Amino acid sequence: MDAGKKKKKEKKELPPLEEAEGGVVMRFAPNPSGPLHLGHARAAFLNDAYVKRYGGRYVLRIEDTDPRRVDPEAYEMVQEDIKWMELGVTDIVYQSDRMDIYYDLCRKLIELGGAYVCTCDAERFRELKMAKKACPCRSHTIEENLELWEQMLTGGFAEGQVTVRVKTDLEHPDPAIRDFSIFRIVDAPAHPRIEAKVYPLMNFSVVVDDHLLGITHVIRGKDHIANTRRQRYIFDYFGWKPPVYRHYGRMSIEGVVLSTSSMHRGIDEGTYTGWDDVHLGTLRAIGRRGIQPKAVRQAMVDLGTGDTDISFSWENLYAANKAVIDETSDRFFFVPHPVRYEVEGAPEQTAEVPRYPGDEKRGMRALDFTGAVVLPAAEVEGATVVRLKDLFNIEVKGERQAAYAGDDLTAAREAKAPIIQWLPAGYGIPCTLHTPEGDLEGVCEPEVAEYVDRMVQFERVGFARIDRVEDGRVVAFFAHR
RNA sequence: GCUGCCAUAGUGUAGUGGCCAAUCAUGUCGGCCUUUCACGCCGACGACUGGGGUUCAAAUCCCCAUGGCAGCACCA
Repeated sequence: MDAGKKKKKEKKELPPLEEAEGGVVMRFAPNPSGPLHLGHARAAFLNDAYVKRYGGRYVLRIEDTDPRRVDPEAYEMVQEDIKWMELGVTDIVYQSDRMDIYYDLCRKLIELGGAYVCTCDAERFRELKMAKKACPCRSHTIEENLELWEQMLTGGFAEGQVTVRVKTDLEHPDPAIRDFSIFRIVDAPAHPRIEAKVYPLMNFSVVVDDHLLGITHVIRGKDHIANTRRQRYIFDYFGWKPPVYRHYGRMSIEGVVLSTSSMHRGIDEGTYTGWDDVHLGTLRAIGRRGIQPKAVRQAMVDLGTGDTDISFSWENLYAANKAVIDETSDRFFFVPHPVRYEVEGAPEQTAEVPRYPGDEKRGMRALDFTGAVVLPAAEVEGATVVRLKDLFNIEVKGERQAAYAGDDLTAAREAKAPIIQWLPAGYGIPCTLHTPEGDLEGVCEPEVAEYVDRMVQFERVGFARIDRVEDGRVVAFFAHR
């Protein structure tokens, strides 16, 4: 077999990770509030790339410690999306399974004098914090804190009445660091997986889990820089060694909806057809359009881990995707807005067209010409001579009439006649091509119906994923040109 | 307001004092190939935010300005 020419688009390497030579343990830690989107994919692929590079374990940690932000259906969706991305996940952990661990270690932190139970009003505390002043609760004795903590756990407080704070440095120049919260009470809604009222905040559960799971390196967005500083206090109190962190800059993504709440709302209101609506930036939405996980991975690795804020480039993603799918996508004719033309004077014949130019082994398509064809309206408008690809030249006489104008390809080229796709009249099956700009109605070759869930290239139109066949109509999603 | 981070072509990226009249990818344009406006090949276009300073030498170091971003939640 011909090995085929490997296009040597040398792939870019991520910068090396410090202290990683002996292997790493990294994690991807989504909140199960909805399906994963492009923003998640960056973190997921970046961490995955380093685990693959240095070897080690990759922990999927479901951070479901806020009942308000847990969508029961998201657990399943997240798993599906992880599978789609083909991540090398080795361990799965649900934080909601680890509540007792967090409770125990909170008690320990209190005993170490590293945390106190605060019953101040949130607003009041904020004022004190901004003024670098201690709140009254800060001077509780360890015994008093322990007792208050016990009361928290046994239902002695209602939501909003109490929180546990880490003792940091009230003089810290960054107000974001001063005595942050690590536990709170949530009375409602109920958590879908467990019964609990007292929940750790991420800065606590993350530290505990990163340590207990042996996480060595963390690649996350720069919105966590302040959290990293806060978490350092907890690591220090326990005498634990923090992982190595890297924070990448903000990534803006144009043209799609990413906010879970607006996606939810849009779906409820019928604005979007579902989580895979093409207007959304979810992985399932771009997957439905035929973007391959490998292309997303490549695009994310290309973006790197820089501190600079960047804008996500669909062009670059499409280019990466094209590189992945071009060789495996068979070519077909799709005629948008088909108009029937009678062609006078042309001999009946059969056009043999390769499914993939350059590789005859993939077979030919046979298109029988018997006198009438359908052509894309936009292409014949105003044209005088056009070349029907793989067939012959015609002269457009207007009003659905055309005349045979010879077989000579060279003549067509010299006349600068466009070479267009066509189908025998009555041969094609209906096809709807969904594009971001709207739907394109037309007809395509019947064989396309056998390509459900695969990619094809509609010649001169672009790559598309065949989504399904409904009542004899092919439904396809446009990926890119 | 306070704290911190960042600043290279349309987009992304390489570059940690001389080899940078700045890399690669993508994009756009042109050409070749081709019965696709695809793939492949060739070429062109296109950037160090501004101003000071240090130095024999700065995209690289320092300062200021400007711009962008993040955090200051009992979210993650």
